[in-house]
Amino acid sequence: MLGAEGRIVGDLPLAIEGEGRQRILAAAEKLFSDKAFDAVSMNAIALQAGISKANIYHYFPNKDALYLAVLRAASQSLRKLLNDAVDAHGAVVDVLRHFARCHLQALLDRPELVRLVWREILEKGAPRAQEFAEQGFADVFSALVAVLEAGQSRGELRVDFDPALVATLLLGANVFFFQSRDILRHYPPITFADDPAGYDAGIVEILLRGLIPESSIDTAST
Amino acid sequence: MLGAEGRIVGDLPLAIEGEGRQRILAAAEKLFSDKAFDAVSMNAIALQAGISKANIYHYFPNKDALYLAVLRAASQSLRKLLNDAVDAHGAVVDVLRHFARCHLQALLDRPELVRLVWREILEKGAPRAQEFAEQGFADVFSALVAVLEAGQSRGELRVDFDPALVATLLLGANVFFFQSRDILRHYPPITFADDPAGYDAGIVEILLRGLIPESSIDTAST
DNA sequence: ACAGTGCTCGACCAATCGGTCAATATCGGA
DNA sequence: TCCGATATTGACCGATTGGTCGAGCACTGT
Repeated sequence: MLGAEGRIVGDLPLAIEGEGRQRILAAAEKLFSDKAFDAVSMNAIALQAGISKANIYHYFPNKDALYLAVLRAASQSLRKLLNDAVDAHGAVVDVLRHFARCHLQALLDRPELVRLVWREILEKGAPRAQEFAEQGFADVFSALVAVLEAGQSRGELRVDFDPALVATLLLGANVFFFQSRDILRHYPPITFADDPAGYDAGIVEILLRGLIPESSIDTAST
Repeated sequence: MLGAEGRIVGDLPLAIEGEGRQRILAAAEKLFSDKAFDAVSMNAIALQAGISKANIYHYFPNKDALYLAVLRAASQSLRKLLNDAVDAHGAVVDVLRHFARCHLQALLDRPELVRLVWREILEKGAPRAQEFAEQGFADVFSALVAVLEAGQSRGELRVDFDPALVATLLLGANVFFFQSRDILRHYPPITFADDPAGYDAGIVEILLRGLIPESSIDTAST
């Protein structure tokens, strides 16, 4: 069945793993993460995988199924990766610092996965599988909300804000940093484009202590 | 030349404006905002515009040029729209509140433009015209940074944070909200998915006053 | 050595792609 | 009314698309 290993297939000495199916999935993941669905041809995938186009159809019934498989795998990997960023040890403020740092690092470590999944969220024309993308979302989100609620009930955080709103703010800061990094980089007054850790440290610090000096609190008009 | 107006061209009674070129641009904008470049065929654009495919090539030399024209127009419209969100009247905190609200509303009012431009930023495979996208970025960014710096020098805001970082945080919060709205909506604990004004009000309030109660400031360990 | 089974491939298919072209329709100015 | 210029079109092009097919290849169990 699928047990054969160690054979030399293409011209690359890579050939270990699940051979065949995995090879195709890897090639497709690479290409689909750079270009959109219609911009990637089955021929290109076959070429990248070092096999024939017809061979792909032995493992996948059609292009959509292959794309779906890639998306499912990427979504699962990303989900696991991001969930590991949350661990509820120590003070809430430290947990937040740790989470922000690890979460952003996870995004930056596997940009292909993030782009792949995120494109699926943004593309309104062909909703292929938002479910995959959304489930990872809910995981991290609820974990983060739980942390914030714990902080509130323990008195470490204010109680007059919506935890879900803060979670959105924090996740958004990281995702936005990830997406806009290239633009931020060559924009002069920005110094943190290549320092994700510093970015998150600053973000969390602002979130915790606020922008207004502690002395004047009720000066704002509305 | 281009002066002819009021004629009935297709089967739709729309026919006013610059006729022809504008008609094509509008059709292309609509389609390109939903689906990616390769997913939109010239045939589909012609169909949407109610003209023949060959006619498009009378106004645009090729598909890339058409896409570029659409992108340029969308980028300029969006740029103008977003710049209007910043006006430096009144106290800094009020300016921030006003900006956040107007900025997000602008995004939500013209989602096609945002998706069009933002996709161009995200797609790493074919950098067609990041310049267009980036210039609008720089505008809003620098304006926002200026506001924050003014607030700092006037003593209305802390001086120990990076204005560019806060600007990123605020813009990121809005963009993230725009992008993830559909997901946020059907996620139970979130109540602000359909209340952008409330979302921004909450965001700004948190940014200004921080998450930590004013009583305890230096309890965090590091 | 044989048969069975999955794996792999080149050749091929209809459909669609972006793009061209020559012919026609429609116009404003003389 | 005629003319030159612009608008608009259907028919057509080669190339590429996703997908199929049948014939070989490589392997395992007997």
